[in-house]
Amino acid sequence: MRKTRADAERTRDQILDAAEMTFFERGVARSSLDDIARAAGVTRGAVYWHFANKVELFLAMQDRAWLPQEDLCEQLADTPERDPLTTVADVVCDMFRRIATDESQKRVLAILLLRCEYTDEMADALRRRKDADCSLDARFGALFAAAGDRGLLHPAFTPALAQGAFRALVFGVFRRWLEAPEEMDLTTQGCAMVRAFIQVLGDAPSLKAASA
Amino acid sequence: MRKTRADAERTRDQILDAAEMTFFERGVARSSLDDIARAAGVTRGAVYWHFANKVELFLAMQDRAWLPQEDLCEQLADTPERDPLTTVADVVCDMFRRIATDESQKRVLAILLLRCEYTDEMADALRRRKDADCSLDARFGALFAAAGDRGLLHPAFTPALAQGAFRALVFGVFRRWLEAPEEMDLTTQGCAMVRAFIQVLGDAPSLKAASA
DNA sequence: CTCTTTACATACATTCATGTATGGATAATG
DNA sequence: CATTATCCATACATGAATGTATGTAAAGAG
Repeated sequence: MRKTRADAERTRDQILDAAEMTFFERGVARSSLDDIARAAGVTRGAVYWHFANKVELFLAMQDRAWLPQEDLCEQLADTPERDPLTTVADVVCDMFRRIATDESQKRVLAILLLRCEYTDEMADALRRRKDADCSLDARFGALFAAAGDRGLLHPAFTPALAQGAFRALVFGVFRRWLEAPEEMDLTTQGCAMVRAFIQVLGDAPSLKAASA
Repeated sequence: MRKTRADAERTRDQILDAAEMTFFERGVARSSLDDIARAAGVTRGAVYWHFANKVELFLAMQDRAWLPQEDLCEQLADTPERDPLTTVADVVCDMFRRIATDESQKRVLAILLLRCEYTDEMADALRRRKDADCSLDARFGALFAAAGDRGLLHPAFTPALAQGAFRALVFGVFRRWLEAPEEMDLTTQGCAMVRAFIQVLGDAPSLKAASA
């Protein structure tokens, strides 16, 4: 039983993996550190050596995964000067595809959205999500505003309304897939919904019949 | 200290009220029965008299409130033979309005969606939600299918796609409001998003330009 | 007016999870 | 090679939550 520091890093990762699985299966609150340690093949001593407590373990697990919001922000950072609406749809569908093929990220997001109660202790975890949401809203806001300026939006939608509805749609689709992956495929049906919505958003009748 | 059976019913309701508040504030998992009893002004003895354990208390709390899905189903049961899309929008917006004005129901739904981890113990609670979802899907499915048959749907959407997107949008809007009620008003902005979406859904260019 | 049942409060036993303290074996360091 | 720091297992102490058992005062039934 000799542990080089590379070994230590590996057990740390094993603990994080075990936390992912255990949180996903039993929920965060009902997962004891002993459950996680056992799943990782170690004892609570190892867990307490690497992490101060369950909350810090949870945060480390969250930090190891990419939040989709951060992912989207990065994608939107270097986007060419194309049609803003198509850009938005492409980026979201691309993210859907990446998440659907990454089991680990899927588990983490399922934990964050379905297996975890956000109380005062979890304030840090929640704040990170909110921050990511906020900066994402800024990027999306700019794109929808650009679409509005160029007259690309259906008159039923102001830019703000379109952004809010789009955000709700994307979240709803994603959450539904997390809840029942067997009933809905994210990359086909999910992307189809997103693209169809973007299409009708840009299908501005005002361009054809100006003031009927 | 004399308790008539009407008094007993009242303390039972007080316990349920206290459970609502406590679950909402601290989350279900972190709420002990002693917390709830204290909040209700009784002891754990009273709680254990009326409810077998925390899960049963939770289920009783859930049963006392109307799930929005059941609410919607009831509304859709006796709807006239109008435009199906407008009917759908009206019913959803009406539900939004009712929930926004009912603090208790808002709390319960926030618990169900944000403050509760669905593990194996909570299978009953989850099943009830799923059942309600299912029968709601059937009703919505019929309406969207009718809209499709009458050529009222934008060609970008099949009936099934429209239904899925609409469901995701409504859920996303609702969830966003629950998470940040101060950033978004359900009855104004939420209804606006729903109505705008329904409007562009029905804005079928195929009727004007048949085969351009 | 008895007697039983209701509707709790109180007290107790037990389990479970946590946090910490300690020990030990090896790796890293000089 | 001696020393120290790392990495983890084991053991212990504590508190919190649960479930149950018991006590009890009043209500309801006859």
